[in-house]
Amino acid sequence: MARKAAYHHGDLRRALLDAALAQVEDEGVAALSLREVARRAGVTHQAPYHHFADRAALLGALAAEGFGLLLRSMQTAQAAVKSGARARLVAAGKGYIDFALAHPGHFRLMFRPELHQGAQVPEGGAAYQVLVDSVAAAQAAGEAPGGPPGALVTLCWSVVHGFALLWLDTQLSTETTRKDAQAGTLAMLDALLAGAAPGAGSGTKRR
Amino acid sequence: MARKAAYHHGDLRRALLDAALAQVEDEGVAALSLREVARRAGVTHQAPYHHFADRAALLGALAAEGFGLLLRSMQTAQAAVKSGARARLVAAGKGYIDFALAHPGHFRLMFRPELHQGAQVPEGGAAYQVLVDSVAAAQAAGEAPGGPPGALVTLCWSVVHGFALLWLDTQLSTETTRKDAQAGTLAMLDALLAGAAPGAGSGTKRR
DNA sequence: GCCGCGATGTAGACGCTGTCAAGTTGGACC
DNA sequence: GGTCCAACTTGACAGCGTCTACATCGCGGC
Repeated sequence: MARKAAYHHGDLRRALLDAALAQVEDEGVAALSLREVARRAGVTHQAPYHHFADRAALLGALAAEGFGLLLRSMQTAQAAVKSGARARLVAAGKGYIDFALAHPGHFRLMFRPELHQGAQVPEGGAAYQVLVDSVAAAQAAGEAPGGPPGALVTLCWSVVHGFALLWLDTQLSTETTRKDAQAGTLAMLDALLAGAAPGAGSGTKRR
Repeated sequence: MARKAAYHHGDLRRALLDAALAQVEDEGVAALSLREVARRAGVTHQAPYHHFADRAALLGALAAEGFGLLLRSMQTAQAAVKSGARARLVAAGKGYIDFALAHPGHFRLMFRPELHQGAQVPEGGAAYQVLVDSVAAAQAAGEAPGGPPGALVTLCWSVVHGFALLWLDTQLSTETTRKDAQAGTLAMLDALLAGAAPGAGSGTKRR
């Protein structure tokens, strides 16, 4: 509920977050300064300190919102899939990568804990839980290999997280288009999970 | 060749790189300032500018050295394995993760291109080539699944890159020890590659 | 042998940053 | 209508990267 603000400015906290996010997305988090954010919001350089303890607190709030968006992106991608348990797992990964590539600055910020000293984010846990549940469901359905679920969760997370950052931070880009690379990687992951699954299970897509 | 320096200071360029690396490792790259580096090296705040055009150039040189170390770590890990082609591929991944977890600040810096504007690094290409060759060898030996080699390369790279960064940047750490998590993830990767391989191939380790 | 000159390092300044301290404004409530 | 406190402003400080100008060291040509 909150119902704060609407004093002088209207909702400065929101305006600051929006301005900061815009700056993070087009200049990168390293180039973000509180004074520039304040300037964009049309207030003095000290006004932000009435809403955020310091720079890290603002970035922490931004990161928290990011995890909410990440969770929704994963859920949206999963909702588009009805078929199998493994397909839903792969779809969650697609949602993860979609978000990361659509909001590079935001995504990178979220995984830079030194910038927002340990801002705890429940949505982060929720997004992780989506992954854990999807892996468990795929294993239960015999559509993914057995073995320790934790290791499989970590591997799937590593694949999508690593792919997103490699695409954003390296010259990987030169090879193909983004959509092709993403689809190719996810199809390979699907095939590996299918191939090593206890049940037979044909790969969902094979060309 | 080279044989520069040894004028006033001895080898200030080397000293600056060492000081910067030390600071990156214990404070993080965000906390690195040229002035502090100069202070550690015992020179004035302007001296570094005779060896590096600006902050980005120093970080670029540091990143370049990092890729050399990464390459060596991968080669060392591979050299310890004689057996199969897939085992050598997994070993390269182990070397990758080993380096990342042993030198977190250095590793993160290497994959933050906005900090060292496009400093081109041949060692980076060489490390990538090790991966490409290992994947090709494993496929040729029938110890890894077929399909487009590019997709498999990207997936393997994503796994180790993603794992390293997740381990460093999230609270993943709470679950198990580093060695266990790393070994578990690599074993799972090995099993997936084995399970989906055209040839039979039993997983190297299964418990 | 010495001398000039470029490579190396110093000194000071500028505008930028994050943050601390103190003053001002204006809506909400009694 | 008066009071209070959150929201915001103003001003200051140290530290940062980088620019310009100056000092010093030692090698190569005469």
